[in-house]
Amino acid sequence: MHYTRDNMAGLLRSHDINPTHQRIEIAHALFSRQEHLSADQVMAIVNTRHSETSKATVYNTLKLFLEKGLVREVIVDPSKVFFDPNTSPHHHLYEVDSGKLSDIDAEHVQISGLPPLPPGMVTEGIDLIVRVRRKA
Amino acid sequence: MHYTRDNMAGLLRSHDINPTHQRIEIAHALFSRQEHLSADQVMAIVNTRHSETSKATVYNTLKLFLEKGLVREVIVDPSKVFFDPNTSPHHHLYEVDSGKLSDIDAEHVQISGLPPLPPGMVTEGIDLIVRVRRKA
DNA sequence: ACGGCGATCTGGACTTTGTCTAATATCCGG
DNA sequence: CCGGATATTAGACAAAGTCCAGATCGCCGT
Ligand SMILES: [Mn+2]
Ligand SMILES: [Mn+2]
Ligand SMILES: [Zn+2]
Ligand SMILES: [Zn+2]
Repeated sequence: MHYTRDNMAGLLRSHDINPTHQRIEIAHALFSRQEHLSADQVMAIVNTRHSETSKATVYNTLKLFLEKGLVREVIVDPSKVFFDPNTSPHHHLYEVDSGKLSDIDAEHVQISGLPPLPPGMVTEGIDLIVRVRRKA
Repeated sequence: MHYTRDNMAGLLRSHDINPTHQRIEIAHALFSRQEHLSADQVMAIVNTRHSETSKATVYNTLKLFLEKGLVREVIVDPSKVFFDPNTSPHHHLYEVDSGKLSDIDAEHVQISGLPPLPPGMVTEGIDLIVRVRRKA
């Protein structure tokens, strides 16, 4: 499957998001690359040729995508949030030195023995992050 | 075991940290409470009576504690880092609404099926965060 | 006690990430 | 084409964290 700008409108609509020029560009940045991007990186990508999209719109749009379940947030670096076009359940491998973030398929990973949740609470998600660094 | 200011000097020394007035106060804030605190919270606690410790020192000291393995960092909220006096392997439960962060003993939790690490890499840590919220 | 000196602490400027607002522009149904 | 709702924008603002040059501290030898 190939993510073109043309598919983006449909993808957005299917998530109840009104497709606009800026939203299509931002979705395209994330989905065509299938990478974890920070708001800053999205901004840079979208504005490579000539300035097209403001900072406010980049942040507004990413938050909207998040609310609508189109992307997921990955909190792994204290200095910035990553946005993840992969919303299927999966985990992350974080290379501390380089800042590289990659996916770990959840299919074969088993987590067991977690204690019961506090009453009246529901799980919103389980984040598993394997932090690695270059061997000394 | 009770953490008094008097114990702190020994604890610091045992981690190769020169105990100073400010470092003792900051360590005491964390260890006497046994809670996850942000830099801001540490600052507030240490300066309750009268201003004693500067922002720069709070940040420098927490970073020093981190390097020396006296505390651990928990990255769970995009807007601030928490410092954790509990350095034994354990996981975290994060209540998204309230921001409350609590420990999950690692003893009974089993994680299996993780893929092999990329060559030349070693695991620095595995962070498991259970994100929960109040039932609708 | 005194002077010296490395280690530590400090105020405040600065940077980065993210939020907010009020004005403008765009879109769309009638 | 009009009018209202929706979306975008510049730029001011806020919060967390970093940095630096100068002041201070605590200890040692005299
Ligand atoms: Mn364009
Ligand atoms: Mn004091
Ligand atoms: Zn991912
Ligand atoms: Zn903890």
